[in-house]
Amino acid sequence: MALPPSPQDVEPAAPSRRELNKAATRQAITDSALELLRSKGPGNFTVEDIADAAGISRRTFFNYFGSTDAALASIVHGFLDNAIQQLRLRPAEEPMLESAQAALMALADPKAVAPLAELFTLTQQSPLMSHTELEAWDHCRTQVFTIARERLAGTPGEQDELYVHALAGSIMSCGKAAMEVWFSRRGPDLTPGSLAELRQLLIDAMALLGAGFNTTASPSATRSS
Amino acid sequence: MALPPSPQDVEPAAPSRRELNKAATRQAITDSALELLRSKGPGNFTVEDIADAAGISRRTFFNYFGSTDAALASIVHGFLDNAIQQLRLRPAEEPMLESAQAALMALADPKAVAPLAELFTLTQQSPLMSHTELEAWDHCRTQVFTIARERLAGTPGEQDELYVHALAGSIMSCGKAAMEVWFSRRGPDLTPGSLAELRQLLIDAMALLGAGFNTTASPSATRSS
DNA sequence: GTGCAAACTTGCACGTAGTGTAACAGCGTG
DNA sequence: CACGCTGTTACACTACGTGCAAGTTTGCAC
Repeated sequence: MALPPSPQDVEPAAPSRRELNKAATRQAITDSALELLRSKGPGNFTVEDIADAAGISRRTFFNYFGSTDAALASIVHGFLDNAIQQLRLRPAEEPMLESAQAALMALADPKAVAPLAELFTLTQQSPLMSHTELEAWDHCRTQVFTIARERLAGTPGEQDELYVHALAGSIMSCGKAAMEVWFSRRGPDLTPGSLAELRQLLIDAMALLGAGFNTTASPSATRSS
Repeated sequence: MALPPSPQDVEPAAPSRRELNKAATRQAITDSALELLRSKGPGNFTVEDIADAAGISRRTFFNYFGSTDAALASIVHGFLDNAIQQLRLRPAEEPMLESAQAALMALADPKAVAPLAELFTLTQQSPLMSHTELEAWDHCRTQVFTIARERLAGTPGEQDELYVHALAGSIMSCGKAAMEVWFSRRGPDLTPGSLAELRQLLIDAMALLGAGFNTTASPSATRSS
């Protein structure tokens, strides 16, 4: 491997050297994969290319990821895991839609969306969204489902599975819709104005969902930058 | 191939011999794939197995499908294409949610859901939903998006992309949620009572969406079989 | 029917994906 | 330092997916 001692850290909660090495290798893989995506374009490089660029063997790559797609999708996973984390620390009494909106708002900052935005712009011309990317969103959906089920466990109405499944799926769809619209409008633009528009889109998307898509009475803000 | 003249047909709209042969081969592939899924379980058979069972060469298999997954996902594709077809022949003035509900109701009959139900029961224990299956749902989502956009093209409110994207995604999520709940409750049960429950679930799911998931005022029917 | 062109199937070869295995190197601890 | 544990590496092997150059079937005109 190409990673000597490397004395400087940020996380005070991961002391073990092994943990650090693994994290560093993981990062090196995704970095190399993203770099190759930039330089050669989607589908024009192999696992061996990534392994070479990351300074590891082909076999080791597969100890971390199951495919090139998976390595790139880890960016999406990282973003969505972050969102789940934000969602978990919302108060349980808060309505789900508001929690979701708040959690997403917290992620509308450059540091969080930058990798995602670049990945999207680099892969959007190719066959839509890659397999593994869709899987990442679906995985997040199941997590939202779990959170929603925990929250509604003891509520009066005895909410059934349908409610929770449909709610979780719709929240994901609306969040995804907001990001897609934002990407299609702004591309890789990360200026404050652009991010403000993203936040507004997220608010609007959740509002649409909460209103059952009955916009006949609310022709309000849809663009705000 | 294992398909001589084969004099009997059903479709009077596909005259060409080539078309018939291709359709028959395609069907033979999916049949063989499903049969192998039944007998050997997911992931325990190869493309060559399918090709042998279908009486074609491995190379020809790849002329029809890109992977074993894709061959099996064609079942999902078939179902969803059918749904899109139903959706398209709804009046354009009808609200989208009602159209979606009506289109889905039309598919709650044994002949349409049987293959889907079997596929679900055979693959649900393995890693959730396969890549290609998710892709099929996403492909359907883009079609719903297109239909919704066409409908709302000239409406007063000047609906923007966000509305259409979020709506299409939410409709798909709720339809999928209804089917998932149904499968988890009933498994491969295709009795009239079970199908009635599916229909009720679809109605309920669309109602939830139309009400913005505000069920505080409507503790109405969620199970009806 | 005969001949021809287009469409389809097939076998072959090749590069890549992904996995099992066993030897090897780095880390943590006594 | 030496030992056990964890992670890396090389190697071998099966299966995937595709380009290519045959061979075969179908549609069509004569």
